[in-house]
Amino acid sequence: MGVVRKTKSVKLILEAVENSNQALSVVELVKRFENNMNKTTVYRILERLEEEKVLHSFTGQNGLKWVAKYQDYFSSEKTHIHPHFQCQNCGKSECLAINIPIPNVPDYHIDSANLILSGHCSSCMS
Amino acid sequence: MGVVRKTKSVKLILEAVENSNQALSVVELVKRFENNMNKTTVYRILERLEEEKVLHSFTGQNGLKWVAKYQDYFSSEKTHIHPHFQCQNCGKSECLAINIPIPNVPDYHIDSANLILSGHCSSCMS
DNA sequence: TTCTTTTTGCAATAGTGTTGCAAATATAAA
DNA sequence: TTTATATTTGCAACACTATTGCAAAAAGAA
Repeated sequence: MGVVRKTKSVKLILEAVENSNQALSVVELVKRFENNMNKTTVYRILERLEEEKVLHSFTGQNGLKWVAKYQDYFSSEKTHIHPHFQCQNCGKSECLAINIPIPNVPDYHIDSANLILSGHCSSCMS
Repeated sequence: MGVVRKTKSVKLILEAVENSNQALSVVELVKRFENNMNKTTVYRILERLEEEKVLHSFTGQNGLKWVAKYQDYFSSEKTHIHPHFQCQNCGKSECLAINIPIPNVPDYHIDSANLILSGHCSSCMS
């Protein structure tokens, strides 16, 4: 249960995720590997790798799915999250290495949080 | 330019938004008014009302669009945002009346932020 | 009422993501 | 190495949200 076999497709995706300091748009990954594997396969591999905590995913500003490699220090505390930044100009997205406390809300039990910051990255600032 | 005419459809949507303390799922609105207007019309009216700052919209945890009435105190400061809460059990969503500072990130210019908190509302806590 | 602009419905379309199933592949066991 | 089993893949079809173009309808100003 939960076994991830090291197929060619898995290796390709793994390589892409691990060699990137940025977050990767799933749409982008599907396009990048359209000659190597079916889009269904991309989605399914990402799903498995997320279960294995090799990567984590989040929903971007526009509602699209992004993934990024799992980094331990990001998740050390369950009371904090790291935000994701999305550049409105070049579209790049990345995990920010800062810890944001999940706000405490009376009468609510918070399980997870997703903070997306949109703006301009250093390369795209005029 | 930017005139919003008070058509029957506009009135219905306005009424729905203003009488609700919760955020409204756009999918939900399309269903609710399927006998009154076309789904295209729902999207277009919401777009206009957002431009007029009658409401604001955000992307929920699942990537779907939600709207809620615009409330002045939510946006008094440009350095802060209010989070949106989404119940994983009953699906309800609402604006939380708390102010979260938008984190300051060196080398990035942040224009907007979207914080979604997921969990269980008071009615759905066991 | 007439004229102009805005709004709407409709049908088609784009795009992301999912499902079922049979065939192919990886891995463990013999 | 071969065999057996469980996992993975491709494919095609589909579900669903959201958008577009255009002609007809409606709103509001003159």
